[in-house]
Amino acid sequence: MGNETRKRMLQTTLRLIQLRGLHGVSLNDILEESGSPRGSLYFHFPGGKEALVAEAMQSGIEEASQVLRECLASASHPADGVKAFFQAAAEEMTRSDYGFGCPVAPIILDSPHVSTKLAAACRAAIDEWTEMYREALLAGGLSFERAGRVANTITASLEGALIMARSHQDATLIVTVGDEVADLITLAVNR
Amino acid sequence: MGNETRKRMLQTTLRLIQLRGLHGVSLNDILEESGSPRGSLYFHFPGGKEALVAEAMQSGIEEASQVLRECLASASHPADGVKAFFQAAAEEMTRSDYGFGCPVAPIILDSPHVSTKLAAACRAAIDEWTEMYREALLAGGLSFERAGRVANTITASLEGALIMARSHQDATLIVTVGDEVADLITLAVNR
DNA sequence: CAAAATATGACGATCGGTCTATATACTATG
DNA sequence: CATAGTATATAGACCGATCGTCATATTTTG
Repeated sequence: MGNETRKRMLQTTLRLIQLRGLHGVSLNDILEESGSPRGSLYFHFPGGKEALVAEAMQSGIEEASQVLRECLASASHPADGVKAFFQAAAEEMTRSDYGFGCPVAPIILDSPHVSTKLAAACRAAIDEWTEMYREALLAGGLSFERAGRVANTITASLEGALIMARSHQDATLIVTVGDEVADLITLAVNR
Repeated sequence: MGNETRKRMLQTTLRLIQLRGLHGVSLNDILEESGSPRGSLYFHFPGGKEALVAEAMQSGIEEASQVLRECLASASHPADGVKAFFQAAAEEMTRSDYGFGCPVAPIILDSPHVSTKLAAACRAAIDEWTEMYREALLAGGLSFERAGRVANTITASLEGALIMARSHQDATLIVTVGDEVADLITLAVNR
C-alpha cells in the first residue's frame, strides 16, 4: 500500500502530542521526525493539522479502549480487571520512557474551545471508557447510579495517576493508585 | 507600588495557561489581554517567557495549597476535609467557567523535559499536596505506608476529576468523585 | 533639577500552517 | 507498444505570527 508515509505521520503525531501537548508540536516537528516530505501532508490530510491530529488521537483512543475491553473481559471480578488495566498503563509508561499517557488529556488541557470536533472526540472517549467500567460494575451487582459514580472515580484516578507518573517519572504510582481503587471497588461490590 | 502591571501580567499568564496550555499561549496573547506593552515584559521578567510562567504558576500553586490547608484544618475527619477541598475546586471551576483547573497539570503534559525548572516546581507542588493528605490520614490513624498510598490516590482522583469536568463542562463530576473518595477514606480509617 | 526606575512600540530573524504548482507512478485504451 | 489520462506524491513559495532586543519616552524619586 502506498500509505506508508501516512501511517508514519500518524504515529509520530500521536507520539509527539503526548510528549509536548497539542500546541507544543509543529508540523515541522512531525515532518522531520517522521521523515516525511513537507508537501505530502496536505495530500494525505486535506483538513490540515486538525485532521491529522484528530485521526492520530482517534487511533490512540481505540487502542486504549481495546486494551481496557480485554482487561475487563478476562477478569472474573471488576476489581481485577481495573487493576490489570492500570498495570497495563504503567507498563506502557515505562516502555515509552514516560512519553505515552492518556491520548486525550493533553488535548483537553490544551484546547478548551479551540476545536469543537477534537473536544467532542475527547468527551466521547472518556464516556466510552467510563461506560465500560460501569457495565462491569453493574455485572458485579452495583446499582446503576452507584456504578456510574464509581466508574467516574476510576476514570479520574487513572487520568490523574498518569499525570503524576509522568511528573515523577515513576510508573509505580499508577500501580499503587490502581490497587487502591481496586480496593474501593471490592468494598463497594461486597456490601 | 509600581508593580501593578507586573501583577496583571502574572494573573493573565496563569489564567491563559490554564485555558490553553503552556504552548498554547503566546506572549502577544498575554500582553494583549493584560493590556501591557511589549517591552515591559522584559523589564519585569528578564528571564523571558519561562520566568513569567514559572512565577505565575507558583502563585497558582500557593493559592491551591492554602485552600487545601484550610479545608483539612477546619475538618474533624480527613474525609470531610478532602470532600470540602473537592467542593472548593468544583466551585472554582464553575466560577471561572471551566477556565481554571489544576495549575500544574497543563505544564506537566505540555513539557516533559522542556524546562527542568518548571518540571521540578510541578513535582514539588504535587508532593506538597500529597504530603498534606498523608498527614491528615496519619492523624486519622492510618499507617504511614497506607496513608501514603491513599494520599496518592486522592491527588490522582482530583487531578483526573478536574480534567473530566473541563472536558464535559460539568463541575458536578468533581463533587461526585470527591464524595466517592471520601467514602474510601472513611472505610480505610475505620478499619 | 538630576538620576533612577519604569513604560513604550518598532524591528528582524525565525518559525508557523497553508496552498499552488510540479513531478512521478499507475491504468486504460487504440 | 505508445500515448493520454488519472491517481498519487512531492517541492517549495507564501505570509502572518512569534519572541527577544533595543533605542527612546515618561514617570517617579531623592
